[in-house]
Amino acid sequence: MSAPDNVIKLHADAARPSPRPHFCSTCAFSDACCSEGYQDNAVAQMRALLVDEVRTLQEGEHVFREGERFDAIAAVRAGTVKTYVVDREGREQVLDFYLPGEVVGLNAIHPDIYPCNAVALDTVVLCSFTFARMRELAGVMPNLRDRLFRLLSQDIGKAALLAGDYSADQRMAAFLVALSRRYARRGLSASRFNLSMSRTDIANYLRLAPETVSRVLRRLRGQQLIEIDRRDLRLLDLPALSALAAPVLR
Amino acid sequence: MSAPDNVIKLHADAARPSPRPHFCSTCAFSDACCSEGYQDNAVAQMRALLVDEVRTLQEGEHVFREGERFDAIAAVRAGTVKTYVVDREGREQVLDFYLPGEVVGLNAIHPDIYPCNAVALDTVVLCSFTFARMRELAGVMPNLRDRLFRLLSQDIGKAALLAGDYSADQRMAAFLVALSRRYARRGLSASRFNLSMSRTDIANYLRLAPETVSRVLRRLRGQQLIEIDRRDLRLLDLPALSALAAPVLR
DNA sequence: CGTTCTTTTGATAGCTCTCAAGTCGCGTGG
DNA sequence: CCACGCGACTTGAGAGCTATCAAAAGAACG
Repeated sequence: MSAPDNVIKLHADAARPSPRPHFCSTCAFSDACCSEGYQDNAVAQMRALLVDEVRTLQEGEHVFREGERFDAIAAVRAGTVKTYVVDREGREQVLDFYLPGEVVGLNAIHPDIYPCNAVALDTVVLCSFTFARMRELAGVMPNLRDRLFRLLSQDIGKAALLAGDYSADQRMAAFLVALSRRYARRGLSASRFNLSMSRTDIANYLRLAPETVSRVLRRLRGQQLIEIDRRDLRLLDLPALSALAAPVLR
Repeated sequence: MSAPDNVIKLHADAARPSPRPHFCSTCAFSDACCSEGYQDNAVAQMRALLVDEVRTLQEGEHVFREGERFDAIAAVRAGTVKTYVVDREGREQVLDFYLPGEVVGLNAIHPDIYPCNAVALDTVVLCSFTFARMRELAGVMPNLRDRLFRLLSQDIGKAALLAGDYSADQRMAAFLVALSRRYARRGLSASRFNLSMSRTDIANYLRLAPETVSRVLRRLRGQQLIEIDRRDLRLLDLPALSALAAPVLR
Protein backbone atom coordinates (compact mmCIF):
# COMPACT_ATOMS: atom_id res chain seq x y z
CA MET A 1 0.00 0.00 0.00
CA SER A 2 1.57 3.21 1.13
CA ALA A 3 4.17 4.59 3.50
CA PRO A 4 5.22 1.34 5.15
CA ASP A 5 8.57 2.89 5.96
CA ASN A 6 6.71 5.60 7.73
CA VAL A 7 4.92 3.04 9.82
CA ILE A 8 8.15 1.31 10.68
CA LYS A 9 9.80 4.53 11.57
CA LEU A 10 6.94 5.45 13.83
CA HIS A 11 6.98 2.02 15.36
CA ALA A 12 10.58 2.52 16.32
CA ASP A 13 9.61 5.90 17.60
CA ALA A 14 6.90 4.31 19.68
CA ALA A 15 9.39 2.05 21.40
CA ARG A 16 10.38 5.02 23.49
CA PRO A 17 8.35 5.89 26.56
CA SER A 18 4.94 6.77 25.23
CA PRO A 19 3.31 10.17 25.69
CA ARG A 20 -0.02 8.50 25.14
CA PRO A 21 -2.20 10.12 27.80
CA HIS A 22 -1.12 13.57 26.81
CA PHE A 23 -1.32 12.97 23.12
CA CYS A 24 -4.40 10.81 22.82
CA SER A 25 -6.65 12.16 25.51
CA THR A 26 -8.45 14.51 23.16
CA CYS A 27 -8.45 12.15 20.21
CA ALA A 28 -11.71 10.94 18.72
CA PHE A 29 -10.16 7.54 18.14
CA SER A 30 -8.50 7.12 21.50
CA ASP A 31 -11.05 4.60 22.67
CA ALA A 32 -10.77 2.72 19.40
CA CYS A 33 -7.06 2.37 20.09
CA CYS A 34 -7.12 1.88 23.80
CA SER A 35 -9.97 -0.58 24.01
CA GLU A 36 -8.63 -2.65 21.16
CA GLY A 37 -6.96 -4.88 23.71
CA TYR A 38 -3.55 -3.34 23.44
CA GLN A 39 -1.95 -1.43 26.22
CA ASP A 40 0.82 0.96 27.14
CA ASN A 41 3.23 1.50 24.30
CA ALA A 42 1.28 -0.87 22.13
CA VAL A 43 -1.17 1.99 21.95
CA ALA A 44 1.58 4.09 20.53
CA GLN A 45 2.02 1.49 17.81
CA MET A 46 -1.66 1.75 17.11
CA ARG A 47 -1.38 5.47 16.89
CA ALA A 48 1.53 5.10 14.52
CA LEU A 49 -0.58 2.80 12.39
CA LEU A 50 -3.53 5.12 12.29
CA VAL A 51 -2.19 8.63 12.31
CA ASP A 52 -0.96 9.62 8.93
CA GLU A 53 0.22 13.11 9.77
CA VAL A 54 -0.01 15.68 12.52
CA ARG A 55 -0.62 19.13 11.13
CA THR A 56 -0.69 22.61 12.58
CA LEU A 57 -2.69 25.25 10.76
CA GLN A 58 -2.85 28.97 11.33
CA GLU A 59 -6.06 30.97 11.30
CA GLY A 60 -7.44 31.13 7.81
CA GLU A 61 -5.57 28.11 6.47
CA HIS A 62 -7.74 25.43 4.91
CA VAL A 63 -7.82 21.79 5.93
CA PHE A 64 -9.38 20.99 2.57
CA ARG A 65 -11.41 22.72 -0.09
CA GLU A 66 -14.62 21.85 -1.85
CA GLY A 67 -14.08 19.66 -4.89
CA GLU A 68 -10.70 18.29 -3.88
CA ARG A 69 -10.36 14.55 -4.09
CA PHE A 70 -11.14 12.89 -0.78
CA ASP A 71 -8.20 11.12 0.79
CA ALA A 72 -8.24 11.70 4.52
CA ILE A 73 -10.38 12.50 7.51
CA ALA A 74 -8.96 14.62 10.29
CA ALA A 75 -9.39 14.61 14.06
CA VAL A 76 -9.20 18.06 15.61
CA ARG A 77 -6.81 18.10 18.56
CA ALA A 78 -6.72 21.82 19.32
CA GLY A 79 -8.46 24.87 17.94
CA THR A 80 -11.66 25.12 15.92
CA VAL A 81 -12.42 24.17 12.34
CA LYS A 82 -15.31 25.61 10.36
CA THR A 83 -16.85 23.84 7.38
CA TYR A 84 -18.81 25.86 4.85
CA VAL A 85 -19.99 26.12 1.28
CA VAL A 86 -20.60 29.17 -0.88
CA ASP A 87 -23.81 29.20 -2.87
CA ARG A 88 -24.12 30.78 -6.28
CA GLU A 89 -25.28 34.06 -4.81
CA GLY A 90 -21.97 34.20 -2.97
CA ARG A 91 -23.54 33.68 0.42
CA GLU A 92 -21.50 31.58 2.79
CA GLN A 93 -23.33 28.71 4.44
CA VAL A 94 -21.60 27.48 7.56
CA LEU A 95 -22.22 23.76 7.91
CA ASP A 96 -20.55 23.05 11.21
CA PHE A 97 -17.89 23.87 13.75
CA TYR A 98 -15.48 21.19 14.93
CA LEU A 99 -13.92 21.36 18.38
CA PRO A 100 -11.07 19.25 19.75
CA GLY A 101 -11.98 15.59 19.78
CA GLU A 102 -14.25 15.86 16.76
CA VAL A 103 -13.69 14.52 13.26
CA VAL A 104 -13.84 16.48 10.00
CA GLY A 105 -14.37 15.08 6.54
CA LEU A 106 -16.73 12.17 7.12
CA ASN A 107 -19.23 13.59 4.67
CA ALA A 108 -16.66 13.25 1.89
CA ILE A 109 -16.57 9.45 1.91
CA HIS A 110 -19.54 8.99 -0.35
CA PRO A 111 -18.97 11.56 -3.05
CA ASP A 112 -15.26 10.76 -2.83
CA ILE A 113 -14.55 14.47 -3.06
CA TYR A 114 -14.82 17.00 -0.28
CA PRO A 115 -18.31 18.49 -0.56
CA CYS A 116 -17.37 21.58 1.42
CA ASN A 117 -14.50 23.75 2.60
CA ALA A 118 -12.84 23.40 5.99
CA VAL A 119 -10.89 26.28 7.45
CA ALA A 120 -9.07 26.91 10.73
CA LEU A 121 -10.66 29.63 12.85
CA ASP A 122 -7.59 29.87 15.08
CA THR A 123 -4.41 27.88 15.51
CA VAL A 124 -5.45 24.32 14.87
CA VAL A 125 -3.69 21.04 15.50
CA LEU A 126 -5.11 18.00 13.82
CA CYS A 127 -4.30 14.39 13.02
CA SER A 128 -4.87 13.24 9.48
CA PHE A 129 -6.00 9.71 8.78
CA THR A 130 -5.67 8.38 5.27
CA PHE A 131 -9.12 6.96 4.84
CA ALA A 132 -8.09 4.15 2.50
CA ARG A 133 -5.78 2.80 5.17
CA MET A 134 -8.32 3.36 7.89
CA ARG A 135 -10.92 1.48 5.91
CA GLU A 136 -8.58 -1.48 5.62
CA LEU A 137 -7.68 -1.40 9.26
CA ALA A 138 -11.39 -1.35 10.04
CA GLY A 139 -11.51 -4.83 8.58
CA VAL A 140 -9.15 -6.21 11.21
CA MET A 141 -9.88 -3.88 14.13
CA PRO A 142 -13.47 -4.35 15.22
CA ASN A 143 -13.33 -1.49 17.68
CA LEU A 144 -12.06 0.91 15.06
CA ARG A 145 -14.73 -0.29 12.66
CA ASP A 146 -17.49 0.22 15.20
CA ARG A 147 -16.06 3.59 16.15
CA LEU A 148 -16.23 4.69 12.54
CA PHE A 149 -19.80 3.50 12.18
CA ARG A 150 -20.79 5.38 15.29
CA LEU A 151 -18.96 8.55 14.29
CA LEU A 152 -20.73 8.49 10.95
CA SER A 153 -24.10 7.72 12.46
CA GLN A 154 -23.62 10.48 15.00
CA ASP A 155 -23.12 13.07 12.30
CA ILE A 156 -26.31 12.17 10.46
CA GLY A 157 -28.69 13.85 12.87
CA LYS A 158 -26.29 16.65 13.72
CA ALA A 159 -27.55 19.21 11.26
CA ALA A 160 -31.16 18.37 11.97
CA LEU A 161 -31.04 20.63 15.00
CA LEU A 162 -31.01 23.92 13.20
CA ALA A 163 -33.25 22.60 10.47
CA GLY A 164 -36.28 23.19 12.69
CA ASP A 165 -38.20 26.43 12.51
CA TYR A 166 -37.31 27.93 15.83
CA SER A 167 -36.99 31.53 16.92
CA ALA A 168 -33.67 33.28 16.72
CA ASP A 169 -33.43 33.27 20.52
CA GLN A 170 -34.06 29.54 20.73
CA ARG A 171 -31.49 28.77 18.07
CA MET A 172 -28.88 30.98 19.70
CA ALA A 173 -29.51 29.45 23.11
CA ALA A 174 -29.24 25.98 21.62
CA PHE A 175 -25.99 26.92 19.95
CA LEU A 176 -24.48 28.26 23.15
CA VAL A 177 -25.66 25.34 25.28
CA ALA A 178 -24.34 22.85 22.73
CA LEU A 179 -20.97 24.60 22.73
CA SER A 180 -20.95 24.57 26.51
CA ARG A 181 -21.58 20.84 26.61
CA ARG A 182 -18.94 20.09 24.02
CA TYR A 183 -16.37 22.16 25.88
CA ALA A 184 -17.35 20.54 29.16
CA ARG A 185 -16.91 17.07 27.73
CA ARG A 186 -13.41 18.11 26.80
CA GLY A 187 -12.79 19.09 30.41
CA LEU A 188 -13.05 22.84 29.96
CA SER A 189 -15.38 25.26 31.66
CA ALA A 190 -19.02 24.85 30.72
CA SER A 191 -19.93 28.35 31.86
CA ARG A 192 -17.18 30.46 30.40
CA PHE A 193 -15.28 30.17 27.16
CA ASN A 194 -14.15 32.11 24.16
CA LEU A 195 -16.15 32.06 20.95
CA SER A 196 -13.65 31.17 18.29
CA MET A 197 -15.99 32.23 15.51
CA SER A 198 -17.19 35.66 14.42
CA ARG A 199 -20.75 36.93 14.70
CA THR A 200 -21.06 36.52 10.98
CA ASP A 201 -19.99 32.88 11.24
CA ILE A 202 -22.59 32.29 13.91
CA ALA A 203 -25.18 34.03 11.77
CA ASN A 204 -24.37 31.92 8.73
CA TYR A 205 -24.48 28.80 10.85
CA LEU A 206 -27.81 29.60 12.51
CA ARG A 207 -29.25 30.94 9.27
CA LEU A 208 -29.74 34.42 10.69
CA ALA A 209 -28.59 37.86 9.65
CA PRO A 210 -25.50 39.11 11.52
CA GLU A 211 -27.61 41.96 12.82
CA THR A 212 -30.06 39.50 14.29
CA VAL A 213 -27.27 37.66 16.05
CA SER A 214 -26.18 40.92 17.62
CA ARG A 215 -29.71 41.75 18.70
CA VAL A 216 -30.31 38.31 20.13
CA LEU A 217 -27.12 38.46 22.19
CA ARG A 218 -28.16 41.84 23.54
CA ARG A 219 -31.56 40.40 24.40
CA LEU A 220 -30.02 37.42 26.24
CA ARG A 221 -27.68 39.80 28.06
CA GLY A 222 -30.64 41.94 29.08
CA GLN A 223 -32.30 38.87 30.56
CA GLN A 224 -29.19 38.17 32.62
CA LEU A 225 -28.75 34.86 30.83
CA ILE A 226 -25.30 35.62 29.49
CA GLU A 227 -22.50 38.11 29.78
CA ILE A 228 -20.48 38.79 26.70
CA ASP A 229 -17.59 41.07 25.94
CA ARG A 230 -16.12 40.79 22.50
CA ARG A 231 -15.76 37.02 22.20
CA ASP A 232 -15.43 36.29 25.88
CA LEU A 233 -18.65 34.56 26.83
CA ARG A 234 -20.07 33.73 30.23
CA LEU A 235 -23.22 31.67 30.65
CA LEU A 236 -24.86 33.15 33.73
CA ASP A 237 -27.99 31.02 33.81
CA LEU A 238 -27.37 27.69 32.16
CA PRO A 239 -30.68 26.21 33.35
CA ALA A 240 -32.66 29.05 31.81
CA LEU A 241 -30.64 28.85 28.61
CA SER A 242 -31.20 25.11 28.46
CA ALA A 243 -34.91 25.63 28.97
CA LEU A 244 -34.94 28.13 26.14
CA ALA A 245 -32.98 25.74 23.95
CA ALA A 246 -34.96 22.68 24.96
CA PRO A 247 -37.24 22.51 21.90
CA VAL A 248 -34.24 22.71 19.61
CA LEU A 249 -32.01 20.23 21.44
CA ARG A 250 -35.00 17.98 22.09
CA MET B 1 -17.43 -14.48 16.37
CA SER B 2 -21.12 -15.39 16.40
CA ALA B 3 -23.99 -17.12 14.66
CA PRO B 4 -21.99 -19.54 12.56
CA ASP B 5 -24.81 -22.07 12.74
CA ASN B 6 -27.16 -19.47 11.40
CA VAL B 7 -24.85 -18.81 8.52
CA ILE B 8 -24.67 -22.46 7.66
CA LYS B 9 -28.41 -22.84 7.75
CA LEU B 10 -28.88 -19.88 5.47
CA HIS B 11 -26.27 -21.15 3.06
CA ALA B 12 -28.22 -24.35 2.72
CA ASP B 13 -31.38 -22.39 2.20
CA ALA B 14 -29.74 -20.34 -0.50
CA ALA B 15 -28.83 -23.42 -2.50
CA ARG B 16 -32.29 -23.30 -4.06
CA PRO B 17 -32.86 -21.50 -7.38
CA SER B 18 -32.47 -17.82 -6.83
CA PRO B 19 -34.97 -15.08 -7.75
CA ARG B 20 -32.11 -12.59 -7.53
CA PRO B 21 -32.72 -10.13 -10.39
CA HIS B 22 -36.32 -9.55 -9.48
CA PHE B 23 -35.72 -9.40 -5.81
CA CYS B 24 -32.51 -7.42 -5.58
CA SER B 25 -32.86 -4.85 -8.32
CA THR B 26 -34.22 -2.16 -6.01
CA CYS B 27 -32.06 -3.10 -3.05
CA ALA B 28 -29.62 -0.62 -1.58
CA PHE B 29 -27.17 -3.42 -0.98
CA SER B 30 -27.47 -5.14 -4.32
CA ASP B 31 -24.13 -3.85 -5.51
CA ALA B 32 -22.52 -4.82 -2.23
CA CYS B 33 -23.70 -8.35 -2.87
CA CYS B 34 -23.20 -8.55 -6.60
CA SER B 35 -19.80 -6.94 -6.80
CA GLU B 36 -18.45 -8.97 -3.95
CA GLY B 37 -17.04 -11.39 -6.45
CA TYR B 38 -19.83 -13.89 -6.17
CA GLN B 39 -22.25 -14.61 -8.94
CA ASP B 40 -25.56 -16.21 -9.79
CA ASN B 41 -26.98 -18.16 -6.90
CA ALA B 42 -23.99 -17.26 -4.81
CA VAL B 43 -25.68 -13.89 -4.66
CA ALA B 44 -28.67 -15.57 -3.18
CA GLN B 45 -26.39 -16.94 -0.51
CA MET B 46 -25.24 -13.45 0.17
CA ARG B 47 -28.79 -12.23 0.37
CA ALA B 48 -29.63 -15.04 2.71
CA LEU B 49 -26.67 -14.01 4.83
CA LEU B 50 -27.66 -10.39 4.91
CA VAL B 51 -31.42 -10.19 4.87
CA ASP B 52 -32.85 -10.90 8.24
CA GLU B 53 -36.51 -10.53 7.39
CA VAL B 54 -38.76 -9.27 4.61
CA ARG B 55 -41.65 -7.29 5.98
CA THR B 56 -44.79 -5.77 4.51
CA LEU B 57 -46.37 -2.86 6.34
CA GLN B 58 -49.69 -1.15 5.76
CA GLU B 59 -50.19 2.59 5.79
CA GLY B 60 -49.76 3.91 9.30
CA GLU B 61 -47.78 0.96 10.63
CA HIS B 62 -44.46 1.81 12.19
CA VAL B 63 -41.11 0.37 11.17
CA PHE B 64 -39.74 1.47 14.53
CA ARG B 65 -40.48 4.02 17.21
CA GLU B 66 -38.37 6.59 18.96
CA GLY B 67 -36.61 5.19 22.01
CA GLU B 68 -36.74 1.55 21.00
CA ARG B 69 -33.49 -0.33 21.23
CA PHE B 70 -31.65 -0.31 17.93
CA ASP B 71 -31.26 -3.70 16.33
CA ALA B 72 -31.75 -3.43 12.61
CA ILE B 73 -31.60 -1.15 9.61
CA ALA B 74 -34.11 -1.54 6.82
CA ALA B 75 -33.93 -1.16 3.07
CA VAL B 76 -37.13 0.10 1.50
CA ARG B 77 -38.15 -2.07 -1.45
CA ALA B 78 -41.57 -0.60 -2.21
CA GLY B 79 -43.64 2.26 -0.83
CA THR B 80 -42.55 5.26 1.18
CA VAL B 81 -41.36 5.55 4.77
CA LYS B 82 -41.48 8.80 6.75
CA THR B 83 -39.23 9.45 9.73
CA TYR B 84 -40.27 12.06 12.27
CA VAL B 85 -40.02 13.24 15.85
CA VAL B 86 -42.56 15.05 18.00
CA ASP B 87 -41.24 17.97 20.01
CA ARG B 88 -42.56 18.89 23.43
CA GLU B 89 -45.06 21.32 21.95
CA GLY B 90 -46.55 18.38 20.10
CA ARG B 91 -45.41 19.62 16.72
CA GLU B 92 -44.35 16.89 14.34
CA GLN B 93 -40.97 17.36 12.70
CA VAL B 94 -40.59 15.29 9.57
CA LEU B 95 -36.94 14.31 9.21
CA ASP B 96 -36.97 12.50 5.92
CA PHE B 97 -38.83 10.44 3.37
CA TYR B 98 -37.39 7.11 2.18
CA LEU B 99 -38.17 5.79 -1.27
CA PRO B 100 -37.43 2.32 -2.64
CA GLY B 101 -33.72 1.62 -2.68
CA GLU B 102 -33.03 3.80 0.37
CA VAL B 103 -32.05 2.72 3.86
CA VAL B 104 -33.80 3.67 7.12
CA GLY B 105 -32.30 3.57 10.58
CA LEU B 106 -28.68 4.50 10.01
CA ASN B 107 -28.94 7.37 12.46
CA ALA B 108 -29.69 4.87 15.25
CA ILE B 109 -26.27 3.24 15.23
CA HIS B 110 -24.63 5.74 17.49
CA PRO B 111 -27.19 6.28 20.22
CA ASP B 112 -28.01 2.57 19.97
CA ILE B 113 -31.67 3.47 20.19
CA TYR B 114 -33.86 4.77 17.41
CA PRO B 115 -33.77 8.56 17.69
CA CYS B 116 -36.98 8.98 15.70
CA ASN B 117 -40.13 7.27 14.51
CA ALA B 118 -40.49 5.61 11.11
CA VAL B 119 -43.92 5.04 9.65
CA ALA B 120 -45.24 3.64 6.37
CA LEU B 121 -47.06 6.22 4.24
CA ASP B 122 -48.53 3.53 2.03
CA THR B 123 -48.06 -0.19 1.58
CA VAL B 124 -44.37 -0.72 2.23
CA VAL B 125 -42.12 -3.70 1.59
CA LEU B 126 -38.77 -3.65 3.29
CA CYS B 127 -35.83 -5.88 4.11
CA SER B 128 -34.55 -5.84 7.67
CA PHE B 129 -30.86 -6.28 8.35
CA THR B 130 -29.79 -7.13 11.86
CA PHE B 131 -27.07 -4.59 12.32
CA ALA B 132 -24.95 -6.66 14.67
CA ARG B 133 -24.62 -9.31 12.02
CA MET B 134 -24.10 -6.78 9.28
CA ARG B 135 -21.32 -5.18 11.27
CA GLU B 136 -19.58 -8.52 11.59
CA LEU B 137 -20.00 -9.33 7.94
CA ALA B 138 -18.52 -5.94 7.15
CA GLY B 139 -15.31 -7.27 8.65
CA VAL B 140 -15.00 -9.97 6.01
CA MET B 141 -16.83 -8.38 3.08
CA PRO B 142 -14.93 -5.30 1.96
CA ASN B 143 -17.60 -4.24 -0.51
CA LEU B 144 -20.30 -4.42 2.11
CA ARG B 145 -18.12 -2.49 4.52
CA ASP B 146 -17.45 0.24 1.96
CA ARG B 147 -21.11 0.31 1.00
CA LEU B 148 -22.05 0.93 4.61
CA PHE B 149 -19.49 3.69 4.97
CA ARG B 150 -20.80 5.36 1.85
CA LEU B 151 -24.44 5.01 2.85
CA LEU B 152 -23.66 6.59 6.19
CA SER B 153 -21.56 9.35 4.68
CA GLN B 154 -24.28 10.07 2.14
CA ASP B 155 -26.85 10.67 4.85
CA ILE B 156 -24.72 13.20 6.68
CA GLY B 157 -25.25 16.05 4.28
CA LYS B 158 -28.78 15.03 3.41
CA ALA B 159 -30.61 17.26 5.87
CA ALA B 160 -28.34 20.20 5.18
CA LEU B 161 -30.42 21.05 2.13
CA LEU B 162 -33.43 22.38 3.90
CA ALA B 163 -31.34 23.87 6.64
CA GLY B 164 -30.62 26.88 4.46
CA ASP B 165 -32.76 29.98 4.64
CA TYR B 166 -34.50 29.80 1.32
CA SER B 167 -37.92 31.00 0.26
CA ALA B 168 -40.89 28.69 0.45
CA ASP B 169 -40.98 28.48 -3.34
CA GLN B 170 -37.34 27.52 -3.57
CA ARG B 171 -37.68 24.85 -0.92
CA MET B 172 -40.77 23.39 -2.55
CA ALA B 173 -39.14 23.35 -5.97
CA ALA B 174 -36.09 21.66 -4.50
CA PHE B 175 -38.28 19.09 -2.82
CA LEU B 176 -40.12 18.28 -6.02
CA VAL B 177 -36.98 18.16 -8.15
CA ALA B 178 -35.26 15.91 -5.63
CA LEU B 179 -38.24 13.57 -5.60
CA SER B 180 -38.23 13.55 -9.38
CA ARG B 181 -34.58 12.57 -9.49
CA ARG B 182 -34.97 9.87 -6.93
CA TYR B 183 -37.93 8.37 -8.77
CA ALA B 184 -36.06 8.61 -12.06
CA ARG B 185 -33.07 6.77 -10.64
CA ARG B 186 -35.45 4.00 -9.71
CA GLY B 187 -36.62 3.84 -13.28
CA LEU B 188 -39.92 5.64 -12.83
CA SER B 189 -41.14 8.77 -14.54
CA ALA B 190 -39.28 11.92 -13.60
CA SER B 191 -42.08 14.20 -14.72
CA ARG B 192 -45.16 12.57 -13.27
CA PHE B 193 -45.65 10.70 -10.03
CA ASN B 194 -47.86 10.46 -7.01
CA LEU B 195 -47.00 12.25 -3.82
CA SER B 196 -47.22 9.61 -1.16
CA MET B 197 -47.21 12.18 1.64
CA SER B 198 -49.85 14.68 2.74
CA ARG B 199 -49.55 18.44 2.45
CA THR B 200 -49.04 18.54 6.19
CA ASP B 201 -46.16 16.07 5.90
CA ILE B 202 -44.56 18.21 3.22
CA ALA B 203 -45.08 21.27 5.38
CA ASN B 204 -43.50 19.64 8.41
CA TYR B 205 -40.61 18.46 6.29
CA LEU B 206 -39.96 21.83 4.65
CA ARG B 207 -40.57 23.70 7.90
CA LEU B 208 -43.53 25.57 6.49
CA ALA B 209 -47.15 25.93 7.52
CA PRO B 210 -49.57 23.66 5.66
CA GLU B 211 -51.31 26.77 4.38
CA THR B 212 -48.07 27.98 2.91
CA VAL B 213 -47.55 24.68 1.12
CA SER B 214 -50.97 25.03 -0.42
CA ARG B 215 -50.27 28.59 -1.51
CA VAL B 216 -46.88 27.72 -2.95
CA LEU B 217 -48.33 24.89 -5.00
CA ARG B 218 -51.00 27.24 -6.32
CA ARG B 219 -48.28 29.72 -7.20
CA LEU B 220 -46.20 27.11 -9.03
CA ARG B 221 -49.32 25.97 -10.85
CA GLY B 222 -50.07 29.55 -11.85
CA GLN B 223 -46.59 29.82 -13.33
CA GLN B 224 -47.24 26.70 -15.41
CA LEU B 225 -44.39 24.93 -13.65
CA ILE B 226 -46.50 22.08 -12.31
CA GLU B 227 -49.91 20.58 -12.60
CA ILE B 228 -51.35 18.98 -9.53
CA ASP B 229 -54.60 17.27 -8.78
CA ARG B 230 -54.91 15.86 -5.35
CA ARG B 231 -51.63 13.93 -5.07
CA ASP B 232 -51.14 13.33 -8.73
CA LEU B 233 -48.26 15.59 -9.68
CA ARG B 234 -46.91 16.55 -13.09
CA LEU B 235 -43.77 18.57 -13.50
CA LEU B 236 -44.46 20.70 -16.58
CA ASP B 237 -41.23 22.67 -16.65
CA LEU B 238 -38.45 20.72 -15.03
CA PRO B 239 -35.72 23.12 -16.21
CA ALA B 240 -37.50 26.08 -14.66
CA LEU B 241 -38.13 24.16 -11.46
CA SER B 242 -34.50 23.11 -11.34
CA ALA B 243 -33.44 26.70 -11.83
CA LEU B 244 -35.69 27.76 -8.99
CA ALA B 245 -34.32 24.98 -6.80
CA ALA B 246 -30.71 25.50 -7.83
CA PRO B 247 -29.61 27.51 -4.78
CA VAL B 248 -31.03 24.85 -2.48
CA LEU B 249 -29.73 21.79 -4.33
CA ARG B 250 -26.42 23.55 -4.97
C1' DC C 1 -75.63 10.86 3.32
C1' DG C 2 -73.52 12.69 7.21
C1' DT C 3 -69.10 12.94 9.59
C1' DT C 4 -64.42 13.88 9.68
C1' DC C 5 -60.09 15.02 8.00
C1' DT C 6 -57.55 17.26 4.42
C1' DT C 7 -56.96 21.06 1.66
C1' DT C 8 -57.80 25.63 0.20
C1' DT C 9 -58.57 30.55 0.69
C1' DG C 10 -58.58 35.03 3.08
C1' DA C 11 -57.07 38.70 6.47
C1' DT C 12 -53.93 40.04 9.88
C1' DA C 13 -49.91 40.10 12.77
C1' DG C 14 -45.18 39.18 13.86
C1' DC C 15 -40.57 37.93 13.23
C1' DT C 16 -36.60 38.51 10.80
C1' DC C 17 -34.24 40.60 6.76
C1' DT C 18 -32.64 44.45 4.43
C1' DC C 19 -30.81 48.87 4.10
C1' DA C 20 -28.38 52.49 6.42
C1' DA C 21 -25.66 54.68 9.72
C1' DG C 22 -22.92 54.81 13.57
C1' DT C 23 -19.57 52.74 17.10
C1' DC C 24 -15.83 50.12 18.60
C1' DG C 25 -11.47 47.73 18.43
C1' DC C 26 -7.18 47.07 16.36
C1' DG C 27 -3.33 47.21 13.36
C1' DT C 28 -0.79 50.45 10.32
C1' DG C 29 1.86 54.16 9.30
C1' DG C 30 3.06 58.85 9.89
C1' DC D 1 2.45 58.48 20.46
C1' DC D 2 -1.25 59.47 17.84
C1' DA D 3 -4.07 59.78 13.64
C1' DC D 4 -5.86 57.01 10.27
C1' DG D 5 -8.32 53.34 8.11
C1' DC D 6 -10.24 48.97 7.93
C1' DG D 7 -13.07 45.47 9.48
C1' DA D 8 -16.16 43.64 13.00
C1' DC D 9 -19.87 44.73 15.59
C1' DT D 10 -23.91 47.39 17.09
C1' DT D 11 -28.09 49.99 16.61
C1' DG D 12 -32.15 51.90 14.21
C1' DA D 13 -36.17 52.16 10.87
C1' DG D 14 -38.90 50.08 7.45
C1' DA D 15 -40.34 46.25 4.27
C1' DG D 16 -41.33 41.52 3.15
C1' DC D 17 -42.29 36.90 3.86
C1' DT D 18 -44.43 33.50 6.35
C1' DA D 19 -47.20 32.07 10.48
C1' DT D 20 -51.37 32.39 12.68
C1' DC D 21 -56.19 32.66 13.15
C1' DA D 22 -60.57 31.82 11.02
C1' DA D 23 -63.60 29.68 7.92
C1' DA D 24 -65.18 27.38 3.91
C1' DA D 25 -64.77 23.90 0.34
C1' DG D 26 -63.71 19.30 -0.96
C1' DA D 27 -62.59 14.38 -0.62
C1' DA D 28 -62.71 9.97 1.98
C1' DC D 29 -64.88 7.01 5.29
C1' DG D 30 -68.42 4.31 7.14
